Amino acid sequence: MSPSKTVKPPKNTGEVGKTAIQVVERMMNLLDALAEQEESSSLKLMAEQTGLHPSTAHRILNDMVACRLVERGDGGTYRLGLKLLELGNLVKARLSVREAAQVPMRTLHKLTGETVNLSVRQGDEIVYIDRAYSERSGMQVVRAIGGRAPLHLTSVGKLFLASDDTNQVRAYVTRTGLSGHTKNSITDLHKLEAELNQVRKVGNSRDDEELELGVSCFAAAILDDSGKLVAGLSLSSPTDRMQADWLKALQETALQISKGMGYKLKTNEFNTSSQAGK
Amino acid sequence: MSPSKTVKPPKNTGEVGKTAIQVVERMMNLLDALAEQEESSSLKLMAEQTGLHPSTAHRILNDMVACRLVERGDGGTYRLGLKLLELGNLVKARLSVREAAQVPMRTLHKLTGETVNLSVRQGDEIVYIDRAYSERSGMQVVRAIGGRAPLHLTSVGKLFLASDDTNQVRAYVTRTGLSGHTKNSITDLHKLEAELNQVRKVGNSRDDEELELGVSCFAAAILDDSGKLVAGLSLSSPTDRMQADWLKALQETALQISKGMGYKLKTNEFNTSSQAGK
DNA sequence: AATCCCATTTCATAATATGCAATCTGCTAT
DNA sequence: ATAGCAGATTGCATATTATGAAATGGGATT
Repeated sequence: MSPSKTVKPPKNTGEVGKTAIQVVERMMNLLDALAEQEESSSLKLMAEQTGLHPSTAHRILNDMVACRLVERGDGGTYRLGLKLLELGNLVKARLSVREAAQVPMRTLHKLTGETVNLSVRQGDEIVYIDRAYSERSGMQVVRAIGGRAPLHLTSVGKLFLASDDTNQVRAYVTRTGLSGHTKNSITDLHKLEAELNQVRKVGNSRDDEELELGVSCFAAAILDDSGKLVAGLSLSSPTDRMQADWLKALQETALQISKGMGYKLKTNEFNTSSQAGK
Repeated sequence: MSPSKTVKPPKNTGEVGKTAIQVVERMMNLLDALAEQEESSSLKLMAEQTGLHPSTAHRILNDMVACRLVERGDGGTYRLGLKLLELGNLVKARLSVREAAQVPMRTLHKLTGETVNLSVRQGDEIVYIDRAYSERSGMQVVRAIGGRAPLHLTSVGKLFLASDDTNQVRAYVTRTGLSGHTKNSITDLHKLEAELNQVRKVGNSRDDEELELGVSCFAAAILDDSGKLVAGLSLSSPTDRMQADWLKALQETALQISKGMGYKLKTNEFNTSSQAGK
């Protein structure tokens, strides 16, 4: 196709990584575009959002419909398909921490009234895999399941960083550049190392409006039978509602979940020799 | 590429529909293969299962990793990725019936001790979108969320068929051929029409070991504010444990959910003029 | 240390997905 | 009712893209 006519804008939202196969990337861009839409959207809109030729978008979407990744709504519109629910549930079932955490998380939520999050590390980010919160009532800190955040800006992320050794932490800093989100964010290696030492000492961590202004978090580690850090439990709340004595309850809940994972308490500290998914 | 060398076996598991774009179909076959694996599996295994050249499988999988549809486990193995959890959750959030049904379903489950399923129609099948059941204890009838079954072999499916008119039902029979699963399955148009008339009369339906031997179900309709049939609530149990008086509780629960969806009861019958997704 | 097995990368090639343009479909306005 | 329009769909020639074979690299196991 003549590259002379119109130069296509890359239109890469940054959501998907660089792929070798063009179609895979285009598919994902379509899925992401659908994910952003509240309602189901038309072909024209999809083509615009992704920068694809309508014809191309149509063919790819149609194929995804055949695979049930996408389904058609009224008036020939597209929306995410039930196959995603199916596959998502398989992923969910794999996360054994989730099961062990379910009930204790709910209990902790009832005690505090604030949102309780369960997250794991993936590369240089933490991923929220489950939560306990109330549908009703006023202000709530809610993170999307599957959502991500940088390690150094979150309470759970700090737990994972604290389980790395000095070299690994420095490598993380080099890779990511420690970008900040708020004025409280830690963007300096020395400050981060001091913070991590503190975390190692007390066995828990906090986020003092470092990811989002007005939101504070506590976090405690969840360890498996081999003492490896597998997940973090965090309590998120508007700063002015946060109560210091919740920390104790949080730690007890995390310990309870760890026990449910087969963890036998010998030492109060968590093992520092866990290699995170590279 | 010379089509003379070796004739590639189609290796289509029948899971994915015919697609115009080769890569999309191959991607889905890989995802399905991963979904079937209990553990995360190696490249070699994936290539074998899908009939793809290892090189090709590698490239596609790698791209899916970049998009987080797939992730890498220990030893360079592949498994379903957390992006699926994220997208699956978006789909889940869209199903407003689910929210309205959550609490009532759990209550009904506690009363009966048996599995309660929530399902919707999609084409010629019903899809399970949520459930309430106990983790513990003996025999349980459990269907996978996102799993499907033919309309005429399930209690909820019969509700949906009963909301179609005679012509639509006949078209369904022509399309699907009314294949049976057990000796109790209804595979005859006249029997089906008689059954559907009965359903329309009493306002609920049952499955008498028609999908799976030893398993019986009751179902009741969930209607939205416009009186349209949007979902079905079913109670599944081993036949010898099934109790007739649960039907009343099931119907009350379904009505309660319908009210939660904005349904105002005027007539006890459900609207027969709903067009199902074509 | 040597071998084996599998994952990964390279590269020429042919099959594949693409964009254009034409057709079709459903809806609005006259 | 009918014309007109906007968007969805399909056919087709073409260039681009994904492909498989083979070579390379990496990690275990003997």
